[in-house]
Amino acid sequence: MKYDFKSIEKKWQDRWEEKKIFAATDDFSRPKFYGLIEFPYPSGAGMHVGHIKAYSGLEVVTRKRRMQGYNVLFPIGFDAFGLPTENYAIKNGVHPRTVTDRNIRHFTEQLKKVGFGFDWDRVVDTTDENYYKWTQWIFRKMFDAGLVFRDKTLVNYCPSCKVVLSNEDSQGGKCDICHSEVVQKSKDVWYLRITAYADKLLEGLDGVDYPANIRMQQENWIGRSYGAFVNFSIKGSSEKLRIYTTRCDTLFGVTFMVIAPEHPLLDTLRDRIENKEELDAYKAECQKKTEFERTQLVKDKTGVCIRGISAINPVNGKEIPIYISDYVMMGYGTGAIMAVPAHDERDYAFAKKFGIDIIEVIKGGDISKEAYTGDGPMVNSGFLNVYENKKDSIAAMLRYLEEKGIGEKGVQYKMKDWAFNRQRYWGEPIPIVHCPKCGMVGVPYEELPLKLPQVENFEPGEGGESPLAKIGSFVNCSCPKCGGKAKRETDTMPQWAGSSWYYLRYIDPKNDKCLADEAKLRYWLPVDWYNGGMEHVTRHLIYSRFWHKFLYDIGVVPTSEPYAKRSAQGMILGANGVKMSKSLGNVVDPLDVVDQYGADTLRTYVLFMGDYGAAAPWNDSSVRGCKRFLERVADLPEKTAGTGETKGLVTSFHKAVKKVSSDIEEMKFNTAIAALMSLLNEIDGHAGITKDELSVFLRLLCPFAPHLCEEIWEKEGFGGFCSLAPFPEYDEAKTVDDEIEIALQVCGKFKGTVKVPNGADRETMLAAAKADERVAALIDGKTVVKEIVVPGKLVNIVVK
RNA sequence: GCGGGCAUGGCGGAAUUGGCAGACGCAUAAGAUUUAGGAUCUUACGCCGAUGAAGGUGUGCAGGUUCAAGUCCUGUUGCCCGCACCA
Repeated sequence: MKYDFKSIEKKWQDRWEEKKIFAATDDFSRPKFYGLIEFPYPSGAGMHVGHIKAYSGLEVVTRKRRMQGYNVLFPIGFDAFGLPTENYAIKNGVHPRTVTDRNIRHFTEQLKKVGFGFDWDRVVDTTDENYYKWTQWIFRKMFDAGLVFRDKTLVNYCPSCKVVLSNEDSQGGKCDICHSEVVQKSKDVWYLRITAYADKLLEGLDGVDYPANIRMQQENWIGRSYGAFVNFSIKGSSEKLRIYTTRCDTLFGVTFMVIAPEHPLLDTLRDRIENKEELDAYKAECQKKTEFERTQLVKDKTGVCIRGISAINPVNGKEIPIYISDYVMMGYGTGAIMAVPAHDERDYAFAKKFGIDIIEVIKGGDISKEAYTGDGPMVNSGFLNVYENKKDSIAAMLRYLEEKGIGEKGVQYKMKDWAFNRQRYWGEPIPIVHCPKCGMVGVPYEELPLKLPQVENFEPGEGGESPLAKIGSFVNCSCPKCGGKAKRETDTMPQWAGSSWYYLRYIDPKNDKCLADEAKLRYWLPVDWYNGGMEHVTRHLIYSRFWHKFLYDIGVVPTSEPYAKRSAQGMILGANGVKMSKSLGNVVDPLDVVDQYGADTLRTYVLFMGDYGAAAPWNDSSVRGCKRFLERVADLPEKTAGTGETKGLVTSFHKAVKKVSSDIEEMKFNTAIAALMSLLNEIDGHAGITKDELSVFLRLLCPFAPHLCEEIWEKEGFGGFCSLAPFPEYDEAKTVDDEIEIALQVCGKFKGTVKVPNGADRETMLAAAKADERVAALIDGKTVVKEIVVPGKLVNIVVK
């Protein structure tokens, strides 16, 4: 058959769409499978080959499930709010709505050309009013639950994008959107209290099937630590200096305290401080430093001693100096630490530099050389001296602190509350009203969606306020509570809002009564398998788990976790082995590949190129190799005759069915395709195959190259859609040959192979081995020390 | 610094979990076919063995366990990713 992929692909894409064969039904009696891929941000650049790989994995899994009779939900949508669209709109003088609609159309067209089996009736668009109505609804529920608050603190601010960023969005001190340097700025912003869910987010990981590295990254990001809070008195003052420590057992070794440059103590005790100017200068210097500079100077500690005040060690009454230094962060713990130079590397470096005493309280190291951070018996520690290890002495100290009322057990998290706002136009308006009398009041549920007003100018204000602030008709409103004059909040929600719950909307995308029908949620949840990128592990994946857990707590969703299983695809690199980028000119446009080789070749190639989870470079020649394979498949009907099984190919087929089935489940698509190639090679070595075997072959290949398989399926008159035909099953008994080849070894060295009947016993195998002339020659005249026989595998004869 | 991962031909990568290393594909070479280019087909293809065979050797490096190690253990080097002064 001539492989005219262009007309074949168009024909089947049209038929699938016409017959809606990929539409999920709400027939709750059938077993369901919900496969989810991370919906794209519809950028103007269109699809990237990375999208193809990201979707092809679950595309194959869901196609297999569909053929296995599951009611499959494999939806697609668009995460369309965000800065790139808005910036494009500003630059080109077009409304972001127009840009978004155009981009979504473009993406849709492209996705359809690849032949993905998405359910196109359930498309969601996060910028649609009927969608963001429910994003705002969830926000309102969180507001009611006390999970939304405003706080004036130091925030991550991107001067280029002119927005406040969350911690997750400024990892490594770089803006996640434009990659420029983030600065710290004091600003009054919205937060979602994600830390209230820190324990639940950690514990929920036990009940889900996530790869170990993803789990670990989330655990580290949440960063729970157990320790103690201790209150130090300030000499001659009623003020206390509260610190957090994980090593309260070393309290007797404290020789100084350090507070962050932004610590409030500097203000409250300002009158008593003798060197205000020096401290102010240091503080100003710290604020000038970028995140990058601060991390570069890890070894070289700086700081200033606060003169005029000192602290009292609550366990021994010793007077100790207080320093300010930027190695203590205001954002973690209490922004103040007790320093134990003998047993902490940072404190040690600081003490050495400033000539502070170093008192050993744990035996085991040499503190004249370096800090000892290991375990050991206590010394110089009063009542703790009787304890031999950390565990016991911490427990004893905690008891002491609580008895004396000078401290208590505590937990800390590295994760911070989610700075939830953008001072920009193209996002969900935050449904809050500021009333001079009532304070912050939520927009009533029945008034949702709170629509984005039409504006002429999307430019953010220089002072970092949202363009919405300039729209009087939007800002000025009446208070929903008292009816008096009030002003609307003008910040919008960040990029991650809409994507935090989109998988729920797919379940019931047109519902106008609630975010999704309860019975449907019960049937479809949780998502059975979610595939996406590693870059979302500490962003979207953690945010959406948080929202889901909240919705679970208020009874909206029936499961405590959204995703039962998570996997991640590896990146496709440029042909030169580095990340694809426009500036390097190594970008591959997937639609060019579709044009030149066809969608089936593209789909097969992205899965064949290597381990699905690993990065691999693009290779044009290998793409042609996949095309060649499909061309040979197209010729298969010419070699087909009769029915039943072909002698000599029976086990090959059963083995292939087994291999392809299990490989798909393990996302080992490369070896699944290799198995089909091998099978085809074997078929070509034979005179031909039967129609029954062709049917098996097509159904195995169909999830990978569905257009070609449908075409042959139809031509051969198998009836119906290949995509809906039952996935082949294998007979375990037929996956083994009657006669098997075993390895022969002498003294562990491979000498050759010999054929024995399958299931041959030890004696038969040994006899066969000894009958082999190479083996016979080598053992002749020697003493046999040992004979090892592994059934079905090998015979090893050890001689002396 | 901490945490996780990886290391196999010229290249991408396989290896039933301790049992014939290099499946499958690419590239390359020779031959066939073709007016030519391309396409296709056949054969070869880890390295050493000056050629062929016999043989030897081989999974970053050094040891070890075992009849048998890419796989397990100890040490070591290099690379990648994540977090990073987290008290």
